[in-house]
Amino acid sequence: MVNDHRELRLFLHLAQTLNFGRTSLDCHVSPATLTRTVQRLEAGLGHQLFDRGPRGVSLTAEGHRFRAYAIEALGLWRTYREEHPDPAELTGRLAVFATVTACQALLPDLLAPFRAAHPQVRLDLRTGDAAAALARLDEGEVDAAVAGIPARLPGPLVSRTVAVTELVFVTARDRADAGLDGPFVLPHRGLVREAADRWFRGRGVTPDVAAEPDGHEGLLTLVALGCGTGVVPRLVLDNSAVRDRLTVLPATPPPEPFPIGLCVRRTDLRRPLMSALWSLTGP
Amino acid sequence: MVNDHRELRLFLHLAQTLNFGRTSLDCHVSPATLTRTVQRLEAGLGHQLFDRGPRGVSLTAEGHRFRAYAIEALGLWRTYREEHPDPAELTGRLAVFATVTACQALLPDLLAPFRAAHPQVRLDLRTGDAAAALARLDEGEVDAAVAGIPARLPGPLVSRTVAVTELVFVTARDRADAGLDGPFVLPHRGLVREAADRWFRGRGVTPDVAAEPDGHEGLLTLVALGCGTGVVPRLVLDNSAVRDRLTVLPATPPPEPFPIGLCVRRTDLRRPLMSALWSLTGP
DNA sequence: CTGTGTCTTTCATTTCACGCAACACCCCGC
DNA sequence: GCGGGGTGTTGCGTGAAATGAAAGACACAG
Repeated sequence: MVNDHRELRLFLHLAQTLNFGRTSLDCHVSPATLTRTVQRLEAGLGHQLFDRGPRGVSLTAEGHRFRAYAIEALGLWRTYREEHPDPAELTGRLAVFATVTACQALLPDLLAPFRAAHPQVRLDLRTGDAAAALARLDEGEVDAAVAGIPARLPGPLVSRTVAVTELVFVTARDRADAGLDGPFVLPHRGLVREAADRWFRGRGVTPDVAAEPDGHEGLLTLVALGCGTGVVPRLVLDNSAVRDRLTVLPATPPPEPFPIGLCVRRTDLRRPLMSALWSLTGP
Repeated sequence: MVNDHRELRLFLHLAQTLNFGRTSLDCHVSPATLTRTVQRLEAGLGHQLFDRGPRGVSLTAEGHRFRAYAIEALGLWRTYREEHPDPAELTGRLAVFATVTACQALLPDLLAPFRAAHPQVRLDLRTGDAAAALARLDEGEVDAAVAGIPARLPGPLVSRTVAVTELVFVTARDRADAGLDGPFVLPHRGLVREAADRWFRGRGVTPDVAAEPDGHEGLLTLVALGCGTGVVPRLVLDNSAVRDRLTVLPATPPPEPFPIGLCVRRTDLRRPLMSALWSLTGP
């Protein structure tokens, strides 16, 4: 039932973009799947739908006719569904994991459209260490996570960047003259630590690490106490309760920007609720 | 694509018969599949479509509305397909196996509607021993077989009875007074032999077997030569070249009727051509 | 309480769709 | 000519989904 309409949707999107890669990205399917979906359609119909030229893709005559059919069929379906919606699609429960900072700084704006569209959905918000986000997601404890996303995700997860913040060096206001030599307070592990390590390595120095706390918030507390210079995403600094006692140290080159993403299990994108979350938090 | 329409077709058929068993038989799916297809539909829509009472099944209000949608959607699809038929569905090649007798007596009438509907399809007709029919089918040498069908088919095959003939005892006209005691000419193996054996066992006698030829036609020749009393489907007798020299001996109780079926591989029923053959040879 | 006609569930099997990765192809700039 | 980025496609292993056979639940009749 629904499956068939997914094929039609893919076809229609492709008929508009005339670009396999683009449709593949927009519709969250691998290029292979898209190719074979179209091949299945063409085989089932017994007609070529697209001309694949080296200059790109174009609709064949049959493709145009089938497009008309697909639009009509999908419209019929949409009409039916509007009049007889699935009551289950508008309710349910969604568990979202976010770091404390993401909670404060990003979630309100990020989730507002979804919240407005589906007010009956109960949102469970879990917070914790950024490093735990993906594990919680993978284990099925939560349905979505907002956190720094590593370049290589575990297989079954997909993510989309929802914000980019820079990494900044920060120290206690009364130690601002210490510069970038003094002892450092670095996260024990995680993406920020890796970025910091890369930055030091790029300058050919080995930092003097004075402390390695677990979370960004705790890190800032140590920095405010004068334990050393810290590295955090600016977003964390801006939302810190101790930001008045801290100051940013300019660094050249500046550390790499730090992307924060919304991450979900790929298979969940088929669930209507998750699909809605994904598209309503998108661009 | 096509899959979805199969679901709609099943639903519409069931909405008309209001009987799972009947629809299951007519549409060549197991009851389990039908049940779950409907369950899938209902789950996908989020609405009950049928009320299952002990007294039978009835459409719910949602069921009626969905039925209207299904009819419309299927009509849209049929219209599209009529205007843009799959050229591959009308051509191709079909290998049919049949016993000599089935060829002569049944195939013309059986295949006429199919032939009329798909004149471009090339029909390859293979003949041979009835016992070989299922083997040829299973090995993929032929696409369909017309022959006596055992009660238990090999897993991947399905059959439908297309004719029923009685088994008759037959002897040479000039030995008609020999009765049912004389020596017998029985097929060496196969369904007729099994039925004959059961008949003898039911009467508690052990037949005096004078010959065990391989095919029914050869058997009749031996009988005509006076070698003994034979057992054959009446259909074979009626189409025999030597029938003028033979006579039927009444037997009580008469041997069990002998069903002749059209048999195909189950998976082939999805191929449009085979599906057409199946439905056009049906009731 | 067995038999009969329903529809559903359990289970093992097969089939199918998917993503990943490798591939083929083309065009472009040097 | 020859890498390099950008197309779309194919080989392959895996995991989910659909299937049929058979057993099960349930109501009802004799």
